[in-house]
Amino acid sequence: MESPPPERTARERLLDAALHVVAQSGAGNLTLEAVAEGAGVSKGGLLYHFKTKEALLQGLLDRHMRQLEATFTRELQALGGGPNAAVQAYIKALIACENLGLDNEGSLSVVAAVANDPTLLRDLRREVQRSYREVVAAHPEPLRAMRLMLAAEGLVLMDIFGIEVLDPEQRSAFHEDLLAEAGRLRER
Amino acid sequence: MESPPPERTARERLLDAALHVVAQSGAGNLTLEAVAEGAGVSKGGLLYHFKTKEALLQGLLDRHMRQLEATFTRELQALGGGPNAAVQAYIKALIACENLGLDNEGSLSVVAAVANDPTLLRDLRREVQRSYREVVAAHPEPLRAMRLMLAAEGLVLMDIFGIEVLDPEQRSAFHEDLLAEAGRLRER
DNA sequence: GGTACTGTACCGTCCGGACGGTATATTATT
DNA sequence: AATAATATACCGTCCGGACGGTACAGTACC
Repeated sequence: MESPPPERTARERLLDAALHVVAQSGAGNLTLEAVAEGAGVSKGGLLYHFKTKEALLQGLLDRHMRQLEATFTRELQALGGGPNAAVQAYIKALIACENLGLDNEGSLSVVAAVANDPTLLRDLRREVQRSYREVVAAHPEPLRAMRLMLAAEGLVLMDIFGIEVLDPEQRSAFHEDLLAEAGRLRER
Repeated sequence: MESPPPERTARERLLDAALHVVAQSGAGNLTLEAVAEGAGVSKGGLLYHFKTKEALLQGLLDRHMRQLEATFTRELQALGGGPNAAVQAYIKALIACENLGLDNEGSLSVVAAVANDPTLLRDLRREVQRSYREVVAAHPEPLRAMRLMLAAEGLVLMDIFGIEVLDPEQRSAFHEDLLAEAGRLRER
């Protein structure tokens, strides 16, 4: 009796709107009113879904972490496992997360959080460190593997700051190169 | 009656204090009062040096850019020039900038700016893009060179978010590795 | 006495969040 | 089946506090 996929939940729309505001006005100017308006909801409506501003930011981070995690495991499974596959999956997850929305949806959450309350990042920190340890420490060429992962990370983060060191074609070439290089690492 | 070098100017102390606040409370909670107090100065004193908050942020960015630029040219000169030397100098500049103060002085400026008013980054963007183009586009192995530079950048930016994927010894090993790798690139 | 700088007192605005109200949907009771 | 009770989703208003910025009265050295 309802079209399940086309109908985004208000909660989801609010998170999108929040990221939009951050991208447009800066993470420090993230206000509840702006978010509410962007989602076509009143301020009271917003506060129904997220009791406090902190809860909104936490929601942003949670969604980001879930997406990252999901993409990673999906890609890893698709690649069949192995040390190099893990590196590739991690890179793919980063890239995918970045291209989800118009304005670099994923990692903007991190900026929003760090701007308003750095302590919110505790969970994310733990998670990311765990990922790195799992992927890198188990790899026979840890330094080279980490180099590739950090390069992908660097590109994403530069994007967040609007610093485009590569135009679109160069970007995808670079991505391909990263993935190919990850495939060429010594596996044992 | 004054020791010339140990006496930092009030202006300088204010910029330091601003970064300290950002590191501690998040870029969004950067207030003039907090900065003034951190620098041991009254609010009026701060506003004498920086007419507006935007001016303060601009000051932060300017100093960061100057430091980056200075370290880069210094290192480049020390290394004697050449495509690989440029890559190495860039990486060294990034690392040096990061280790200037206790809390990752350099790149925190960027976060502070992007949080309060993203348009402030225009100059920085131009500068960074120019650097990349100069260093990378002129290099016979552009993709690999960029990979190394972005890896360094990624590590720095992760640090800003407090995500430490490497403990101190591993870090310096990683830095050494990056620089060594940059030295091994094909030069023509 | 001028220049460089400090300290205080204050104003207008904006924001987070609390609160009470409303309308619809779901469930329970009889 | 009708009614009552409860839950869900949202709206509009208001307030206290914080923040950026202004004004001005110093102070200290040259």
